[in-house]
Amino acid sequence: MTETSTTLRLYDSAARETREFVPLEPGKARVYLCGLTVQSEPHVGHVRSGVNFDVLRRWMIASGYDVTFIRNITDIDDKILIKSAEQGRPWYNLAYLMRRELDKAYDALNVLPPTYEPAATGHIPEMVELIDRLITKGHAYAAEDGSGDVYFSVKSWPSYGELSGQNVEEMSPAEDADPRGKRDPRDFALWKGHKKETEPETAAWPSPWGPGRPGWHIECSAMALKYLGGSFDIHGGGVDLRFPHHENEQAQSRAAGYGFASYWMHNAWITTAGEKMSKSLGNTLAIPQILKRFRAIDLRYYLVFSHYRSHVEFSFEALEEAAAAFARIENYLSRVSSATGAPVPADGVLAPEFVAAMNDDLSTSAAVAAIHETVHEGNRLLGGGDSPALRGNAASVRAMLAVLGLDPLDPHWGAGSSRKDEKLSTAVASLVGGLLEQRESARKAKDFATADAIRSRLAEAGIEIEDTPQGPQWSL
RNA sequence: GGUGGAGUGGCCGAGAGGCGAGGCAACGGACUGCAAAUCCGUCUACACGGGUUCAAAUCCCGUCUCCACCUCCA
Repeated sequence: MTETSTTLRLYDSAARETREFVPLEPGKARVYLCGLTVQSEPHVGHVRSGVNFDVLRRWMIASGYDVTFIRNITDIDDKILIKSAEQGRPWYNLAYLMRRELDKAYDALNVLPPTYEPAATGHIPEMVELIDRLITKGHAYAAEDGSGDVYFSVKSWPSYGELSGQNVEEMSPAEDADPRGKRDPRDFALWKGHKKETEPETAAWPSPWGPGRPGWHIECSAMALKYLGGSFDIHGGGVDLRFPHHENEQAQSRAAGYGFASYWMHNAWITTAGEKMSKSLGNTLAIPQILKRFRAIDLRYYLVFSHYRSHVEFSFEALEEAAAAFARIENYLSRVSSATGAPVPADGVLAPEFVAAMNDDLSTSAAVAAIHETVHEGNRLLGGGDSPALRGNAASVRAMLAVLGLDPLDPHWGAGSSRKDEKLSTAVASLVGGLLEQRESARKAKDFATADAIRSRLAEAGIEIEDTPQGPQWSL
């Protein structure tokens, strides 16, 4: 950190530098995040942006901002139509099912629900209106081939390319691009005319240019403008969206006369075996699959502890390490509550290093390091038994974890357990308790062979024993 | 071809001119009946070759390797 910042500084990928965050309206932050196209099960890569921006949101809330957070759903597009046709189901059914999977994944990872989550298909009139406005202003035109398409005219907007630093003249034109009714191959679709032969009737909406469906880019513009106003603070998404998606969004929104986003933030990729984790790679890293092997809180810790702009090479080994590191923090909190005989309070003070790290473009690695150092200090205090310093330290740890959405005592993480699970844990606790009593008697009688036999039997069942000054503790 | 990013110890992962981030693993010690957990300590790294500087992982030049985007991938 070059300076101890007391205000939030963020890397603005449009300006290509870290800038102090100055909201348009003091005390308020308006954020738009590009959500997903709901066409398949979400994988780790997809939820990374959800988690990264959830951390931004939580930090803004912790810093006193009133945050309006909009994250959209793209529920109509080429791939949804293709996949649903392959599966022999209506496109809206596939989109709905995958949307539910996505909701589950976000919820499992403790991603706060956005202020609102608009879906593209619910905002067709707004998109039509925006396109109409662009045509009136001379920045868009209906295709001349009668296809019913409407295109944005890139040449009509001189600053096209400024967001991504692209020079329009030097861009390589798409080789397989179908120029159809385009005046310039670089023009992009705002409205796609209905293709009667290949697309279902249900995937077409009426418009002044004939039935059709919206282009991808116009969706986000229309929804951002509707819920956040003509000018808002931050627009986020994955790096891949920088061009063309965000470039196009900005061009069409500004061409229509709006200020649009003041800051652009882009999270980096998660790759696996050097390959981009795209939707075409299959679903081995789909969230439901990973959650069969790892706890959601461990996965979230793994996602949070590297910086949002750093490329992450996903591996289960690294995830295991992350889980081990997080266990250290969790163990500390549970040891404190047995030492103090009370739950650790949630209202602790954030360490200054933590605050400085978060303000420095959400340096979560440094923030996590600050938590570990606080835990380390706490473990030392724990040697002296209960004390106000210990309680304060543990409360700090909890408060910092909460900012990252990683407070293990947050009831959210236990919300998935059913009544049956609860009965099961009560039964297990009772059985283990009985065995531990037997083992304690054996230990008192110096019959260590019996004591160790009980311990190894429990270990075989996946239960670990720790002998502490307060008596034996067990965990799964 | 254009644009942007990366290469850090056994591993993960920060930092961005001068005090060894942090974690995981390993090893030694303390504690423990033995463990576990915890504490104390050890392991002094920045792709390569030059250069600037009192001082370079950090700045400059060159080289190598890898990655992303360039019209509908988070």
